[in-house]
Amino acid sequence: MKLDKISDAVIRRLPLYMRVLDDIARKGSIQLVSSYELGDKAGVSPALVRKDLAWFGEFGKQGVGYEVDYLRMELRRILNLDREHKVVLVGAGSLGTALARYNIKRYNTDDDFNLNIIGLFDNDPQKIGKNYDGIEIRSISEITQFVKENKVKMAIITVPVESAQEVALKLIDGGVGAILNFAPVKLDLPENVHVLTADLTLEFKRLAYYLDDE
Amino acid sequence: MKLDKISDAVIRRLPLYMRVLDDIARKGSIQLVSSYELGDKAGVSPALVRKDLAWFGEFGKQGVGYEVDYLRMELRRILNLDREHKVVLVGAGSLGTALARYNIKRYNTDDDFNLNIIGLFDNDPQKIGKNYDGIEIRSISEITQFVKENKVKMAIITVPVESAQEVALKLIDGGVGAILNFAPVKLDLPENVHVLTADLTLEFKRLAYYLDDE
DNA sequence: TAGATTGTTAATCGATTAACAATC
DNA sequence: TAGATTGTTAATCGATTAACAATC
Repeated sequence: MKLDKISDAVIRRLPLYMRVLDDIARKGSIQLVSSYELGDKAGVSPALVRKDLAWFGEFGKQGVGYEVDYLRMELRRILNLDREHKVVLVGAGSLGTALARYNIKRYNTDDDFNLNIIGLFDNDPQKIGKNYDGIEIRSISEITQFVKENKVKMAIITVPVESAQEVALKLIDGGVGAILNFAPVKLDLPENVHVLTADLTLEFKRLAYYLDDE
Repeated sequence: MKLDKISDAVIRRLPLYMRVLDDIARKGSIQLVSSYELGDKAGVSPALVRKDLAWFGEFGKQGVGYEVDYLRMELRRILNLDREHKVVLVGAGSLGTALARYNIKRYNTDDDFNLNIIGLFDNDPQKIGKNYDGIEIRSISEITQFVKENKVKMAIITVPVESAQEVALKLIDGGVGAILNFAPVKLDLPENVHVLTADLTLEFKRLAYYLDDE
């Protein structure tokens, strides 16, 4: 199905559509949704909704709209959410552990996305060997092997800036293909690795721009 | 200076340039940087670097490049980073407190950005009145007044999905103009309010897409 | 059937890149 | 001066929107 390379802009919107569909499904009753309603709730124009979906197939019925449950299932499949994703988290500081607890656990209660943190890593000898919510904290030196053995493809980095690049290389060495990086540094990695920067400093600086004339 | 409306795409890159300039400045020695080097380190083409900067003035010298310290100062001014920004954080759960501690405090050690969390808010009676890192946790019912009195313009929301919209409206009522929202929901707010969604579920779902053929 | 809405093509809009005269 | 690099204009590229025939 992925014959043409589909642009990042399109992929970025698919989870947005999923969120809207999930909301509708949760509310029950409504089984059909038009590109107008879907677009409105996702903050996207109806034409763009249709165009985005059309990249992957014909999911709607002319004159009728899209069947909510069917479209959800198709999007789940397209985004690979219909299988488990094993994740390791590197940097068991307060942010890392908060993410491990608050976010990930939470996501799994929605059973629409099976994200599973199977490893925690840190360099602090005081933390290594300890348990966190049932997951053992391991030394960063073991990452590559662990990731390789467990076929982990996703990782979250919450280590300090200085070690982020090094950690990323170890992860990739073990086969990781997607990284969510919280360290405020641009990681220099091979093109086939997908890095997503969650650098909150950048976001705040950007927001500050818009506050001038108030 | 903000005569033309400058596009979001441009603004998004400015903090990236700042980060590179900060790095260079920290390393000392080098006082000049070309659009080639700056672009390379920021992951942007040289032509685009020059075009972005040209929106705001003529900061470079032909045949020479840009003076690092001068450009930093100009960008700081453009992004309004040359003054204090008061922030409130709503939702004193593990993610909220981790952000308060790990991120924000940390940013302020770089003295290039004066982000100051002056208020924490939660609805849990057990938490209200307690101190966190010297900041009192207050009831969400007091937000609007607090924000108004202290002229707070920025806020971080880490409350559960159900209350995010309501909290956002209270903040705006008090004069907040920029919100960093961690709740996985699209906030429906006036156009003049700048909302930045840090919905990690969306990001993970997006990343999952790229993991299929491995 | 009549009304509604899809999927898709063509038109538009905006952002990035290429190119180069100006000039340090 | 000769070499380098800016600021800027024109060309290109890509993404979004408008429009509409197809059809449920």
